Amino acid sequence: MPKIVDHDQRRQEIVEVTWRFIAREGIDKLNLRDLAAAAGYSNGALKPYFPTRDALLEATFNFVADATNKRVEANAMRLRGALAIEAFACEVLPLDELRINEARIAVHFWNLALAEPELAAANAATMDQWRTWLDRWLGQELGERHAQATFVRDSLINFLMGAQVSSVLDMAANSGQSLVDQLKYHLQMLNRIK
Amino acid sequence: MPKIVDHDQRRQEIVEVTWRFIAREGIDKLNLRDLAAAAGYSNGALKPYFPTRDALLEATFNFVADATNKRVEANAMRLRGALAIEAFACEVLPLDELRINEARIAVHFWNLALAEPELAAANAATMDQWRTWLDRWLGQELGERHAQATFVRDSLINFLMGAQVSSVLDMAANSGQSLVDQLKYHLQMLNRIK
DNA sequence: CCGTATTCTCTACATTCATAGAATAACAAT
DNA sequence: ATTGTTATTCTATGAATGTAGAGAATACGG
Repeated sequence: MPKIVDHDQRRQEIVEVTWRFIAREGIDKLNLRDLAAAAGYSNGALKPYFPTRDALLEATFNFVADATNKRVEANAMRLRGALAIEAFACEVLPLDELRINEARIAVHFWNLALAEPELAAANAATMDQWRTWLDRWLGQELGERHAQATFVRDSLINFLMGAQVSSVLDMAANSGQSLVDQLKYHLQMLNRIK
Repeated sequence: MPKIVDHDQRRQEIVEVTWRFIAREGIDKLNLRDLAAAAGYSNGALKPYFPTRDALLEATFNFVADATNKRVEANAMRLRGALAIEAFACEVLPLDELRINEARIAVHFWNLALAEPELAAANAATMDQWRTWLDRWLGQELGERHAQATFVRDSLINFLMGAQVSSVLDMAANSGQSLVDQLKYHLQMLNRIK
């Protein structure tokens, strides 16, 4: 009997190599030959695991989104109110090398999503998730049905998305410390509208 | 003597066709043949005006940035304080078809800038401009050297950038009205920290 | 040590596309 | 009209790259 490979695990490995590659080089530089080489294989070896380039990209984006979500679930779900919001935002904000790379991938992803409705839908689903979480935590903090809860929620999300972009494009002007300060300002404003 | 073409004007025309093309189809779909056709020319005709595809893209991005800047200068520069900030933000926020298209281009641009330091530098220069403007207006509104002016400024910029992304990727959840409400919330917070 | 199922390598093919450059057309001045 | 210069078209070339698939390599049960 032949060499046996755990296909799911192999797929996982490939996806991890892919996301690192994209974070480092960008999607435009990603071709299947170089990627296979980076994963330690040769030209056609990835095809059995991902039939097309697009399938691989989609899996990679899902992987990154999942990683963020899992961190949120691990660190924010057990908290309430403003503390939960802070923990959530800290998992999303690009404060360390890992999350900066995730932000880079996110920007690439948004660009692709402009042309592919399926990717845009995947993104919209994540945003829905975020809104649901924030609604709960803002409800705990401000009381249910606070008049401004919706604006606060959406502007916080927009702030987080903008931070992903600016931290990656204009790193000098957007240190982690600066982002944390901005987040604190947002949270402080929460107290003022209570 | 031969047919005379105003090269600058021709370049301008080409850039305008290009930005409309990108807004409609996305950068990935943009190839020089189709673009030339859209501009009413045939295959190689654009080369004398823009030697390479990249040169054309760069000119197009500069054109869009200039357009926004000019609107800001026309509408916000004669105002002061919070009113100026509001006018500025309204020129940047994707509130109508034109600005939604500009947001689309911005997302494409950010994606490219991840791989090309020159484009990132161009973006950083615009962000510097924005910061300078906001510093002035925030100074007028909050008084010079207000302790939180920096956070407010940067978080406002991040909000504006995030709004560009979310309005284009998740249009259903980010109507113009919603964005205006979020902006008003930001401005209202300005009053509270005075 | 052999046979077989699976994995992987490697070459090849098809397509897309930017770019070059020769050929042609358009035009103004003489 | 003729001519010379510029503008534009059109075909060709070469590079990059996704994808396919034959065959080699591999690992494992007998």
